[in-house]
Amino acid sequence: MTIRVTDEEAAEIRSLELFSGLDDAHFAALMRGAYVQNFPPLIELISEGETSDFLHVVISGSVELFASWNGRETTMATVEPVATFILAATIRNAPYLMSARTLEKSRIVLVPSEDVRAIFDVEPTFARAVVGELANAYRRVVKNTKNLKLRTSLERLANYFIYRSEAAGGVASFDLGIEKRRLASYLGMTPENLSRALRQIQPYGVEVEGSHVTLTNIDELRQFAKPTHLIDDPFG
Amino acid sequence: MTIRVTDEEAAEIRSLELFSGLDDAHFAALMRGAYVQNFPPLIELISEGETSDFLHVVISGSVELFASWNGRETTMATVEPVATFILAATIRNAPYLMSARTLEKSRIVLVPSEDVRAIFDVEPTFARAVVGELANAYRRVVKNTKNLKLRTSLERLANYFIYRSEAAGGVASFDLGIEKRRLASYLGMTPENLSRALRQIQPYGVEVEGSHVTLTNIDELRQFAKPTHLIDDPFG
DNA sequence: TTCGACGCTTGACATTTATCAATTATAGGG
DNA sequence: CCCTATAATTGATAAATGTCAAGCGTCGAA
Repeated sequence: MTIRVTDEEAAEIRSLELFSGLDDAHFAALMRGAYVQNFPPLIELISEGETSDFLHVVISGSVELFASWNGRETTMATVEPVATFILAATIRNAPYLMSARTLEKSRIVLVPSEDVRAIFDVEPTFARAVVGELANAYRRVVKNTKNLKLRTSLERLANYFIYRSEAAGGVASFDLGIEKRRLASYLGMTPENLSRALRQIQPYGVEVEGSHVTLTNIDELRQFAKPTHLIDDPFG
Repeated sequence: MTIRVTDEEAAEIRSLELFSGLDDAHFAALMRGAYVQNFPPLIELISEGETSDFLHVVISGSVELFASWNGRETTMATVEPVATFILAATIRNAPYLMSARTLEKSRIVLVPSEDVRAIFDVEPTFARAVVGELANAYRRVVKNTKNLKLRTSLERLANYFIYRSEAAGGVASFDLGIEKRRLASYLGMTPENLSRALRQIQPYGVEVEGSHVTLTNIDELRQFAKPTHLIDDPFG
């Protein structure tokens, strides 16, 4: 069941930095070939190793990027609206390095990779926007690597909580918004160890009740976590 | 002691995919502002957190990219001639996420970041080349993350040896060409553990004598390492 | 040639992390 | 509202990895 992109959705997509500089004609051309699809939860949208047919844009819901090897699996990232994923594979016309599945009921726009590459070739503004997007994506992964190699799992967890608190506007209390087993995988640990880490971190003023987190002593937590924008700022 | 870029060096730089599509005038403009410098071993060229003043091109020697946090340090990559590094920071005009130091006597070309950004803004061909380069860099880091999260240190070592063997043309014998402690750090382990891993891996037909490696049973090693181009191919 | 610095290796031990098994909580479908 | 599937937790144990200390080897400078 595939349908066309509505004007409202097109406007949302257009608001992305990636597309905002594109002139009307080219943007319309992109949207003409694109279509929207609603997916139920836990549908695998793409599988690593496949070649890139579509650039994906998450309009609502959320999508998990994950990777597998030798029977093991790990969460690489979660994509929230409104954002694109697998841009690099689309541009390079290379096989996906990650798989993607919906986490909840999600609305996804599929833009044919060919169209993206075609406009990329003739429209310098778009090419520059793609550079910005890729440079950001690259820097985010580098930070992730530093996080994994330089910190213990407890330190990663502490910094994750600080990040979440700041991302929500500096609040002391927030909902996880992600299953703990997926958070564990994202942070590079097992669910069992996340459970134990949640207790180990209590002395630093972290209270977890179900999926709700309250930071009662952010100063102490920061002192332990030692966050730095060279690792923990997803932009910058 | 800084000097201008020789014609020969300019030709080498030009042969990089990143610059090959650039027209003569713009390339000449880039080289006019650039200069070459010879560095002794173990000189820190850039430090993470600094803002990006130059795009660096390694002409000879080799450069280690590394990152630090809280007194710990890890090797992120080594750059061999002829290649650029810190392109993403240059383009984004953002602080370096990694530090860089020469590993041996090295010849480095420094291209002012401003010049790179200026040409990037007016020259679509160059913008597209930058996209290709960044997409590659991004995919390489994603593979590295998969390597770290999905494999044990012994598996990473095994795959590293297979990669090195293939990169040298499918040979069974090669020199490490990197200090073991740096290899250990790159692979995400301590030097002590690398020493032990080198013995653990012997049953799979790996003989290490000093810095020389001989693979006597590549089939068996591959069976253990389970390499895949979705992790181990630095391109593709 | 000798000396000293430093990288590498080894052993003993500590810590971190994973695995396995069992139990408890939780959320969605009938 | 209950039932059931599945997530989360907990304890016991194992495996992987790191730390510390000592000794060995190698290479370059005096």
